[in-house]
Amino acid sequence: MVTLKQISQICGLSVSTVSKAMNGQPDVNPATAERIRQVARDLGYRPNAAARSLKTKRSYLIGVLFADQINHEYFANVLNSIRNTATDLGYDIMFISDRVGSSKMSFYSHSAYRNCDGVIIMEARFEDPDVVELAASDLPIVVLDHVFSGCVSVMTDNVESMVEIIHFVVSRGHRKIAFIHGQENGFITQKRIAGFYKGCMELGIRTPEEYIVSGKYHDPEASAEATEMLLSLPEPPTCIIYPDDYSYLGGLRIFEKHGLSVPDDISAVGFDGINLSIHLRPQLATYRQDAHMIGKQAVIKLIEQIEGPMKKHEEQVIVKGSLQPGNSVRRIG
Amino acid sequence: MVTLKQISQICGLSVSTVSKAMNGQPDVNPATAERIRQVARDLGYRPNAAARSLKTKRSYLIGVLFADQINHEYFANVLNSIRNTATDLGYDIMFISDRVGSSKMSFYSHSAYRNCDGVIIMEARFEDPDVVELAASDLPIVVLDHVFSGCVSVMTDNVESMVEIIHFVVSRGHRKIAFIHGQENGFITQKRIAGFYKGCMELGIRTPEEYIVSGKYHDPEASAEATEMLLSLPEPPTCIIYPDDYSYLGGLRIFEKHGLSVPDDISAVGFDGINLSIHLRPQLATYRQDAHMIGKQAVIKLIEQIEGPMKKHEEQVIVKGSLQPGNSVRRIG
DNA sequence: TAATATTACGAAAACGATTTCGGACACGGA
DNA sequence: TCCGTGTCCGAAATCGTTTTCGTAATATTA
Repeated sequence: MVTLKQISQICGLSVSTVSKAMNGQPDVNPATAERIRQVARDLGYRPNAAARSLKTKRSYLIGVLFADQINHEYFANVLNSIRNTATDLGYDIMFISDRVGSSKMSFYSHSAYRNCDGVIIMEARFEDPDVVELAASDLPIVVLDHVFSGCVSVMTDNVESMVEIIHFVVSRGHRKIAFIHGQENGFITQKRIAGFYKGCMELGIRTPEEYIVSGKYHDPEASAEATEMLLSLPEPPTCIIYPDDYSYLGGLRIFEKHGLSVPDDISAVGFDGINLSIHLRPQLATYRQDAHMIGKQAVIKLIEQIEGPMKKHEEQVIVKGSLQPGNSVRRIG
Repeated sequence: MVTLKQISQICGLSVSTVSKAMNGQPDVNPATAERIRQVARDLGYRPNAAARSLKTKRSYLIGVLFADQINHEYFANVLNSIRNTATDLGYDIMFISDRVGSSKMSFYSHSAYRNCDGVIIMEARFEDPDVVELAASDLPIVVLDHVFSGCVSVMTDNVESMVEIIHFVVSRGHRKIAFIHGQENGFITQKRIAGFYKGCMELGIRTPEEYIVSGKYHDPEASAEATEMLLSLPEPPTCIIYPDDYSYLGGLRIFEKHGLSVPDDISAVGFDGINLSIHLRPQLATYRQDAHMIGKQAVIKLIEQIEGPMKKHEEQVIVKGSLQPGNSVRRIG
């Protein structure tokens, strides 16, 4: 491993000067600096992150908290965007877990242990005390799909997106619209349910209780069950809105079992706008979340807190998505 | 930040002793050690990874090389397993990129800069000189889905898995079997093509050239094109094997366009065994790669090289998958 | 009892970088 | 000539650990 010391010896200079040259400090003769850098290149020098981090208290590491849904295409896309943006800005990312080996370690401890400059909470059990501790800590934080007081959060406009969906479905002539939503206690679920009601209200649609049923995100099984239930209603809906694109597959299965085809016999809408929705036939109507922008904003807002003048603060960043009409909502009436 | 020094002052002991107590070294009185640990707990002490890594040359950090397919469910599952296993064994994982900020940095340099103890090459352009450099370096490496001389690699048995698929399809009475394969130059593609031929040979099936066409992994568009071509043949196949489950969606689209339904009019097989294949109707016949075991083995084999007596070496670990019959292959004849 | 072994602890160096502060020197203006 | 100013460089401290080696006190053995 090549160190500054070796370079300094070869150049006949002090370590201080070499360090300054490598960091582009002004108080070193340009000619000298160039000579130093040349030697450094020749020797294949690269700084040691640990030493640098130890001294400067900056690791250029962003922690990412990811409970499990890593196989969710939407989250994968966000993660990818986070990674790319972080790299662009000179940061690396690592996963934060709540243990190391067999011993428990809080998320915050873990982040501190690794000297993370900040943490992005992507997907987690937000009521977990460890997550709360992390959010409330002095570490710069950005949360996705949730709001913690004192933290920056980034998400799609979950109310308006649902309103848009309702407007779209109603514009196609539907009046009997059902909504299978994700986990009841979820922050974004609440928003979307609110959006559903708001859309109905704006358009004067009266929706019976039975049309709003509980499902789960990213879980076709749960959607299948809910769909079965909806279809068994004395007056079944003409259109069903699913928690997300992926879980729509569960509904699709039930439609086929009942000999119903989309969109002729039943209409459906998803959420997320993952590629799957495009490759299905008919293409699924959905609300496309801008995963790329969400990931990018998350990193930018985090680094803003790390490097910028305004430290940790509360802010809500809304990233606009877009309705994808697809071909799964029939025009009726 | 609580340091060993602070603890040592409170306990009236030296930093050395405190350090040794925290690390369970034998040359410290058990009672003293317990007292030290108690104080450490009370103060909320946690070691500083940077300082430790600087001194010990061990970071307990595993680098993961991931070019882009992060939204591929199979890779996501492998990554998840890697993460969990690494955490179990006391390691954290971080992504390795080939630049930092705007300046280019080879994968190897990046890994060295971050003091990674080892790197898992999950998905990459294997012919990239930077990837080759990394593989050939002194760093412990585990490669997935590829073989580099001198490195451990972990993968499914791509030959036998295809043979199994052929046997299965033939046992259902098919003789006209087409194979849309992934990128020609790929290592695993070659294996699978070999497996295809081997299976046909064993069963005395003669497959015309036109039945073997080039597609792409995880790309429904490419599969759609290839499917269109196959269906236009004077004598179209009765069963098509796709590069993977996801790209099967492209074929499905073409089937529907032609008014063909699976499996009555045409049979199909995927690869990977991702959840999607289960949620489709009919369920897709596929070969399920054991993503969990592959990720687990990758980490175990890597740590073996890092900590164990046998350093970097060449080895090929084959993880067995399993054929999932699904309902997409019709019984004929 | 004397010699030796063991136990428990500390001093200090080291890991590789950054940063503060001061000094040497050259230069310009008065 | 003298002084102030600016440029360029180095000494040394420091970040938080680990680890080697030495030593004093105690225990064991002959």
